[in-house]
Amino acid sequence: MRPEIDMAALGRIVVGLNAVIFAAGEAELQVLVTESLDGGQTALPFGPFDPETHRTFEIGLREWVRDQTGFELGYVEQLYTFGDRGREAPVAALAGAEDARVISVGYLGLTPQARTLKGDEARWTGWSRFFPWEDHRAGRPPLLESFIEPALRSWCDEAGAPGRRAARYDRVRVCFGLDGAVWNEERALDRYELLYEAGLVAEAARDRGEPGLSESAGEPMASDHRRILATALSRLRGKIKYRPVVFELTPAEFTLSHLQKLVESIAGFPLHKQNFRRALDRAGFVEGTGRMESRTGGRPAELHRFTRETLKSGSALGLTIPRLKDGAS
Amino acid sequence: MRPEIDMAALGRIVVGLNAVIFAAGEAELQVLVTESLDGGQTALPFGPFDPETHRTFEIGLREWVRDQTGFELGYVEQLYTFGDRGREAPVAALAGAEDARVISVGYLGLTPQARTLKGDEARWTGWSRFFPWEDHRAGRPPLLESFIEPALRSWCDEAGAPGRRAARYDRVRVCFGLDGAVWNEERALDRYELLYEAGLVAEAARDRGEPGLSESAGEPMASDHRRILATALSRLRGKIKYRPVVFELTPAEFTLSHLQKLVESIAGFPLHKQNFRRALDRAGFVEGTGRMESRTGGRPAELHRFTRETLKSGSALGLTIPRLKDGAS
DNA sequence: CAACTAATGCTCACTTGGAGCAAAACCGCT
DNA sequence: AGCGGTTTTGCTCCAAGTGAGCATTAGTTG
Repeated sequence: MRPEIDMAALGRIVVGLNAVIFAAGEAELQVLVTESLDGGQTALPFGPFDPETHRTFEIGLREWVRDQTGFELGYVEQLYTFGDRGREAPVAALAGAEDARVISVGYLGLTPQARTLKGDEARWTGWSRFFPWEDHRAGRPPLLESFIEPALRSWCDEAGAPGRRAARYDRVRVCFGLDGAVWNEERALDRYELLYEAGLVAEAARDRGEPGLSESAGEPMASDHRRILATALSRLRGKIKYRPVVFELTPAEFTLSHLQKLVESIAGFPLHKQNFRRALDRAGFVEGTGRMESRTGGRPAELHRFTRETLKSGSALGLTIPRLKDGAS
Repeated sequence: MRPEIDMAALGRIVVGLNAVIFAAGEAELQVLVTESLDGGQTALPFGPFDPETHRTFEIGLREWVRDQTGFELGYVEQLYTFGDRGREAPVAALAGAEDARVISVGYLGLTPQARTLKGDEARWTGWSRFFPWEDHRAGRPPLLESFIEPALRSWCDEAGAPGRRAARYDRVRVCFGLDGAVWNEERALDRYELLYEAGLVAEAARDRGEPGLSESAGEPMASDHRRILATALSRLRGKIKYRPVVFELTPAEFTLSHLQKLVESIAGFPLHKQNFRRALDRAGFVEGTGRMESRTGGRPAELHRFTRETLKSGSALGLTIPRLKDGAS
């Protein structure tokens, strides 16, 4: 169990930090994107991690985000570390380190408004361009029925053995809520990976060195950035259900409708207004300031603010653990 | 936004893989531990990641676990990447790379039984030795009242400004379920980090180069391994609530009581037997094989098996998102 | 001032989650 | 064979939580 480590013999490694930074936009959640290093492709902001100067990843991340964009990050959370071979080419080449393996630590960052940016390369954009099949706010996206579902079904049929075909179909079914299964918005990452595997996103052909697809789902991104973005979206969608992170995205004061629109743009489906309010009430997350906001049409809404205090206990669901109050079994 | 990257100028980085491998034991969930490289301390299994030979982290992980222990890992999930400065010393020194920064990618691995191991350095042990305050199966551990709580309260008082004191107390309160707050088993990591900050675990004094504490909570581990283990425990506790990962730990067939004991040993508190079964029923996770197991005392129990099929939708709790069935708002 | 649009308030039926009672089935003993 | 002791199973109750929809209120717009 005690490995003989000869670290000096190990290949060279470069660590980068990738940030998925979300901000609340008008009608949709915005994500900060830039151009890829070799130009041409949309990419996530990327910064090198320098072990000499950065004591922790998070410090390094906050620093270059500040440098590059001119604003301070609020909530930050580590997402995942991506280390598959093959993801490094452009970065490594540009850095004159073709032999290095580039691994990158993905981070999720949240910030209240889509602030104006210092440079001109980075810009805010809605996430749904990259995942049009994830936005069910106006009903099931037609893209699913017109392209994705039939393509996935024939991908299932392409599998050789009947066993493999059934396995593929099963994944497709639970991921995309087909044939009675329910659409689970948190499976955004699974869905992207499935589409990649089935060759329905442009990155799949690109990574295999094949010619571009005649039709593909959503706008592609550089390297595996769309996968990182999908990871962030999945994480955020899950997280809002058991941590009050939405309030990292809201301005100090907001109407309940604003809040609801924001949650809807994250979750990707419409909510029941009254019940949404009732739930907020019960959880005690918000309190009304007396002030009102007169909007376009209709009755004015009261402005609310997040109340940090009553952050109640929290438990969760799934396997459903019927907890006992006291020590007896 | 396009950083000028001079990768060649960056400091040297070494990547390691740390595994928290859990297995179902008799009465308690077991974790695989070994001796630290410099001897003397309990440590998590560690293996170097070699970019030359390993295409992905997971492949590398599975490989050295196979090599070192002689068995194949089942379920594997990436936990977190630890990169704080200061965690590297022993490993780097041993590898003749004192100048290198060691970051390590932590993984959670699950395997059905605590199998016998090839070497003799690694061994299985119950997790609660390292986190005695986390095991509430027989009621609230006395250690909390006798040592941890009073020590934490005086740590709160030590804070200078009243504001800081209140902030500390608030963290202590929600983490440890004091004064009306509820104990949330998923906060195992928060609790460990709080204890570290408050200087109540041996690692805290060690890392600061101070003399050992007269009293400390739980057995220490090498480097930041106990933090990694806490991360794994938290993750697992959360995960069993919304993914059927418990079944990665069970043998092919099991009695419902076995399953319950297992879940209890993970969650750290007793469950209500009848309701646990009802929940399993509703979820459709298990099905009875006809066979029975005649146990020590009492009526024989039917053996069950996991049914992969009816993996129902799944949603979650927390902010409570009152989802609408259809497209209308 | 009427028509329209949202924000709010409230009710209802149904599903979950926490607890406890009771019958059933097997073990060891006398 | 009969009798506690023990553990598995089956069910019932009741309080909360969740999904939906109706009705009212308070502004804006033409």
